[in-house]
Amino acid sequence: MSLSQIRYFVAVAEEGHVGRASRRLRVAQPAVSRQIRALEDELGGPLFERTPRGMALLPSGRVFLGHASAILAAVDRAVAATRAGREPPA
Amino acid sequence: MSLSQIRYFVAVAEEGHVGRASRRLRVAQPAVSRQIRALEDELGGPLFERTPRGMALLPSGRVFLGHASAILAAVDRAVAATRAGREPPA
DNA sequence: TCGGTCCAATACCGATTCGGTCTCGAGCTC
DNA sequence: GAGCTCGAGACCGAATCGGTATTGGACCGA
Repeated sequence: MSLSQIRYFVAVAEEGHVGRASRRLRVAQPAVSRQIRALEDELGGPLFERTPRGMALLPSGRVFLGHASAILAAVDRAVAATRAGREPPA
Repeated sequence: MSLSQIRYFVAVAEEGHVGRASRRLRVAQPAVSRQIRALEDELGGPLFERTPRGMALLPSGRVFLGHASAILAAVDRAVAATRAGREPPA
């Protein structure tokens, strides 16, 4: 599992489409598709239901989404706090 | 920044030595050294003081360590919670 | 029912990243 | 000064990642 995979997952969950998420992320669609699949493999099962209209979150996907957002927020805080200790905010 | 870098950082911080951490992580010493350096570059400055005896945490390193541990714990919780929704614990 | 349209998934390939081995340079100890 | 310990750099092969091109399935309108 990587932070990129988590970011991709959150984008897909929010957009509801791999293609739309890939545009937001400025990455090609197959790259996002692959990482989502790898994430699902690592977690032992699907997080989305594939529909002709896009990707719908499954219950396990909803569970993971909450944690994923928390992780990304924690990373942002970690960077900001560490940098702040070195470069006092103005 | 990657989760591996965060794991490497925590190991080095706990062990106080790149070499010791690399043995615990089962990877070669230069690999850990490189990732720590890349992490420091990304965060805009050093996290450790290099001493002849090993690596000593700088103040910014101490700040980051707290966040890093929290991130890794959050990842573990995310995996456990997502898996738990699929395979009820016995 | 047949084209057109979306959608994600796959095949294939080149580029980037990552880790391993070997080696060096600095600093301490006796 | 010899030997030891430590992290860092050079170099190389392996694995990962992303991009392009393409496929296959499902829906829609004519």
